[in-house]
Amino acid sequence: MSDSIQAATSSIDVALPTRARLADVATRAGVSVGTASKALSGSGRMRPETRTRVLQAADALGFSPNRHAQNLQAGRSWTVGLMTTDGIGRFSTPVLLGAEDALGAGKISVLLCDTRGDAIREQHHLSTLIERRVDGIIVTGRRTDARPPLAGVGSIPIVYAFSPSTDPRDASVVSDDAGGAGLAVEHLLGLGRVRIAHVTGPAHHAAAQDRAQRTLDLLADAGLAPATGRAHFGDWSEAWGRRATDAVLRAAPDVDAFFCGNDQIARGVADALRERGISVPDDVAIVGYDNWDAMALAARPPLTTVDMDLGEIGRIAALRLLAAIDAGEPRPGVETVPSRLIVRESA
Amino acid sequence: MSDSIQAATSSIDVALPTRARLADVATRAGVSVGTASKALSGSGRMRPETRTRVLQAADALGFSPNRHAQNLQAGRSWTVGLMTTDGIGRFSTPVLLGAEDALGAGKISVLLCDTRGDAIREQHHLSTLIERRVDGIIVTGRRTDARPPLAGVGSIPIVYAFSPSTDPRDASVVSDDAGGAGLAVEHLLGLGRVRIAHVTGPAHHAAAQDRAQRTLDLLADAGLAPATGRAHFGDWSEAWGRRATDAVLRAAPDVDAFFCGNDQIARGVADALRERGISVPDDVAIVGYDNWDAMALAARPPLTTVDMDLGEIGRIAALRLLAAIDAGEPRPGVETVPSRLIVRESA
DNA sequence: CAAGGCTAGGAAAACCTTTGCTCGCACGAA
DNA sequence: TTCGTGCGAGCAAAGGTTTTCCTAGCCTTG
Repeated sequence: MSDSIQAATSSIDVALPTRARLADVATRAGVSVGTASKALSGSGRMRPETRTRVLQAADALGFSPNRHAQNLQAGRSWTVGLMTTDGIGRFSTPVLLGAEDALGAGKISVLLCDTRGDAIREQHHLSTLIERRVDGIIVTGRRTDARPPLAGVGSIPIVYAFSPSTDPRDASVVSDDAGGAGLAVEHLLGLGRVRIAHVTGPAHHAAAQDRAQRTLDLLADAGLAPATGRAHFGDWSEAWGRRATDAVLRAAPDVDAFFCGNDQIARGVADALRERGISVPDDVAIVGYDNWDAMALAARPPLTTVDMDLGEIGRIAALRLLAAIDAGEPRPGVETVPSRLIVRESA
Repeated sequence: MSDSIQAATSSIDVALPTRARLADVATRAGVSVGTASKALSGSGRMRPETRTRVLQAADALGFSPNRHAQNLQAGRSWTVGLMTTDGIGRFSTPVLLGAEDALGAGKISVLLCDTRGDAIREQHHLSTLIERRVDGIIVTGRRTDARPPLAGVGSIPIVYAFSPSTDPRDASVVSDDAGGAGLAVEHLLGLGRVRIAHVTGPAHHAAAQDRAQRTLDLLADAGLAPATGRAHFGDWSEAWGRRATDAVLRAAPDVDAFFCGNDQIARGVADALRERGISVPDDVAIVGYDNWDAMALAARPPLTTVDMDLGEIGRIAALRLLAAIDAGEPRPGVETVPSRLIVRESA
């Protein structure tokens, strides 16, 4: 019955009301369904003539295989979940993009899940991903601080990107914050700066903590102390950068460089210095962090800054996930992605 | 054979090597597969006791239905594609989020496709989405300029968000650029400003064009001309805002307000004015556009600006898509989302 | 007491593709 | 001529769920 309708519509070659199935292709090519499948997938052996006949039939019908059927039969979805815990912020976006890029190349599609930092939403998305039988999950967030691992995922491989898991047995890909700070400090030292101030974000942020620690260590290694004797913790804003500049200039009028925890702070510092008639970089050099174009390029002068290469973090996370999917289990451990120093005019 | 393994493992109640199927649940509850399905879905009629027995069995086994099987049988995927043409930019991100939010509420998952503005990549993603039998597609981009419609999607409903389709028979949801400009101009007029300058982006951007047009129209309606006699087109940068400020002050020293095409330009204007000792908003008021937090809040003073409510655009696009999916065909036409004026200190 | 209706639950088809196995045929060698 | 080999192609099962149709049993009503 449905066959006769099928035959009728295809014989008059009209836009099919229903999408062409493999069976339609097979019929048109005069072969069995199994043979058609093998012809299209390139597996199995058959006369070249048969194969081309099937290919032509598929083409003529605009056949596109039903992935649901393929997935059901294969037991996998060729899909990974991308969970972001904070909307899609300034940090997670490049990570997502890098991951999407690497995965797309591998015939894998990306299911986007935004939890908005809400545990309920996270659990909801998680069960959705499980029902959909995703091949794996990439988890990313807004902060470099470690986050509790996803619970109840069974044996689905997971890779944490940017925000590592608190469980060291999980697979995480993170930025080398200490290394990034190292690049900045070495650069300033190489420029001959010796009175270096460090102004950064909240002390309870791992990013601020890690970068400050390495900064102080490296200065100590060079036989120096920070210009004001300590690191200045505040928030990640321009306003804090401006306020901190006042404090630093008061405590250490001979300061000759600022290394800032992000580009917003750095921009605040640059503004404050300019308004006091202090020349950047002649009198005081500035290095920022994040290489956030809208900030770093618009600052006067444009900022020398540290780029965490977030896209690369996403790409590597995706590659590790792909490997884990093939292997069955993720290789545990934290992998660190080096940062790059982008030199512009401020230092 | 596999049955006996199944029975053995479940009888000793050990973590199953394979995920529980509906058949396992049915066995455990002592009912048939069909009944188990009905019990779980809430359809069909049965004794409450039977239903709870099935529910308990499902729970005990940690059963989660195989969506591939469900989708295959239902012929749909409960998935929509989100195509963005420009990475995930500052504009498309809120749109994506809004859409994801609205869709997630409706049990629909989101497949993320980033074309990076590349037609080949777009075509590739498109065929992937078709194979996966997505229920619909939302297309978004970085600019408000219309874009050519997606070709070859068959009967899959599509809604264009933020960047409308050039084909008016498609369904598009866009920001009311003219209305946004209206809010800004009315606000300035209400403040008693009469010498208003308009500084905006490239003349070949629809956003710049639309906003400038409405600005000039409204000023004319009020019996006014723009302070410099014309709109100033440039680029979307702070540097342009600073340069334009010089030009405007030269041509119209009595200017008492700037309406800027985006917050970056507005911030450039604010900086330039402050550096000349001109007080904002006492001497000159400023209104920006976009309500980009990092810019609008960091400017001195914080910017009064127009918020396009991008999340709402995404949400409405998602709702229209949902309606189109249910109805079979999208209701064609362009829908316009009103903007809001965010009043801060600059005007 | 009998007949009809209602309900709980089961059987099986359908959704579409993949893949291992089998069958048949043709050709070559003994 | 017969047997073996190999290749081309088809058959059928499997993958897991939903849904329609049916059956069997019970209750109600005449």
